[in-house]
Amino acid sequence: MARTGRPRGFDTGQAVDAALALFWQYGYESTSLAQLREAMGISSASFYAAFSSKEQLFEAVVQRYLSTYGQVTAVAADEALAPREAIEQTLRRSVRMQTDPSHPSGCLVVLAESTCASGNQRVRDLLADRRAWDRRNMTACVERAVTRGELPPGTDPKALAAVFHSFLLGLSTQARDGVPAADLDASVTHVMRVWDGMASALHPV
Amino acid sequence: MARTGRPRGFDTGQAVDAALALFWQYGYESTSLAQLREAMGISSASFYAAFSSKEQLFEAVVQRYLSTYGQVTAVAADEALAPREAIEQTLRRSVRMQTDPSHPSGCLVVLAESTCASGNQRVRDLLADRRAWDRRNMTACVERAVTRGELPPGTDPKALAAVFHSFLLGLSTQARDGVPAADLDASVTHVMRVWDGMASALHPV
DNA sequence: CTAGTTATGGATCGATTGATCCGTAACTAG
DNA sequence: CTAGTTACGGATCAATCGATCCATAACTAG
Repeated sequence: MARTGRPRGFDTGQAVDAALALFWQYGYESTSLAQLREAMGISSASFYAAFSSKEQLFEAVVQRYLSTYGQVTAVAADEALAPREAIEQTLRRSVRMQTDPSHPSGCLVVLAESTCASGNQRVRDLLADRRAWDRRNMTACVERAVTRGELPPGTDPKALAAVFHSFLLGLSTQARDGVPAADLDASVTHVMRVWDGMASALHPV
Repeated sequence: MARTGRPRGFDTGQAVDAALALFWQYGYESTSLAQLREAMGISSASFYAAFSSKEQLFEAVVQRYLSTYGQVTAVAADEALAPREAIEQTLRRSVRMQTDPSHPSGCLVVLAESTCASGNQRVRDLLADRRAWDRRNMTACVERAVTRGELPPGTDPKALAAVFHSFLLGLSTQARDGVPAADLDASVTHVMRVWDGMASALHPV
C-alpha cells in the first residue's frame, strides 16, 4: 500500500550516494551541510526530515560504502578460501578499488576521520570498528593457516597480521598521493613473500 | 642588541609546542583558534601578531615536528648506513615514536590532513611533500642496494619501496587504533623478510 | 623626560557551521 | 468534497569559525 501524505520529491538512495562521494572525498567534518544539500538537490527541511542529522546520514553512508566498495576486504572473512589467497585477494582488490578513478581514491574507512574534534568520537568509533573487523579477519586467516599446517606452529598471528593490515591501511594514503595502481599491485606480490617466507620453514631443504 | 618596543609576554617556542600537540591530536581543520589560544594562553591579537594566520602557524608546527619527532624517518636518507639497515631502522624508530604515550599517537604528517576542504590544499601539499620525501628515500635505499649488489639487478625499486612505505604509513592508523607497540615491532621483523627474500636470490643454494 | 615601537586584552567582524521553524504544497483515506 | 498526513522551499536560529580593530600597556632610543 502507498504511504499517505505528500510523496518524497527525491530518491533517498541517490542522495546517500551523492553524500558518499562527498564524505569519501573530503571526510566527515570537512563536508558541510550546504555541500551535501546542494549535491542532493534538496532543502534543509527535506534533509533533516529524511536523515535526522549529519551524523546519522554519515552512518547510512558508511553502511552503503561497506555493502559496496568496502566489500573488497570481506574476502578475508571467507573461510572457504585458502588463508593465503584470502589475504592476497583482500590486498589486490583493495588496490584496484582504491585507485579506480571513477570515485575518490583511498578508503573511506581509513580517510574520512583519521583525526577529529573530540565531539565526533562516535563517528571515529564507527570507522575504527570496521578497521578492527578487517584486522581480526586477517589475524584469523593466519590462525587458520597455522591450524591447517600451512604456516609453522610457532607463528605469531598478531604480528603477521599487523604486516598485512598495516600495508592495507597504508594503501589509502598512497592512493591519495597518486601512487600508480601498477606500482601498488606489484608491491602486493612482494609483501606476500612475508607469508611465503614463513611457510618455507615448513619445507626444509 | 635588544629589540625595541614592548617585549613579548610568552615564549614563541613553547606556544608552537603547545600548538603541535593540538594539531597532532586533532588534525589541522579540527583544531580551532580558540583551542590554540587557550593552550598558548594568549589573546587573539597576540596570536596574529606572532603567527600571522592559522595556516602559517601550522607551517611552523610542521617544521618543528619534522626537526624533532619526524627525524625518525631521516635515517632513510643516511647514505652511510647499509640500505637494509636504513629501512629497518626507519620502521623500528617510527614504531617506537608513534606509540610513545608522552604525545599523541601516530604520525602528524600522515594524520593531520588525510582529507580536507578544497580550500586547504596548501596544508595538504605541505604534508604530502614530506611523505613523498620519505618515499623517495626508501626508493633510493633499494636502488643503492641493487648498485651495491645487495639486491638482484632485476629488482623493481618502486614496487619494493611501496611495500615498506605502505607499511610505514599504515603504522599511524594502527597506533591510533591502539595496537600495542610490541605487536608493531614484531611486525617490522616480519616485513623485513620481504627484503631478505629478494636478497636470497643472490645466493642460490 | 618625550617620541617611537611593539605587544597586550578584549570587543567585534562577516562568514559559515549544523540545525530548526513555519506556511504551504501534494498526496491519501474516508 | 473534507480531514489528515507528509514533504516542500526558504527564512532563520544560536554557536562557532578564522580574523581584525582599537585603546592601552610596556618597553627602547634619544
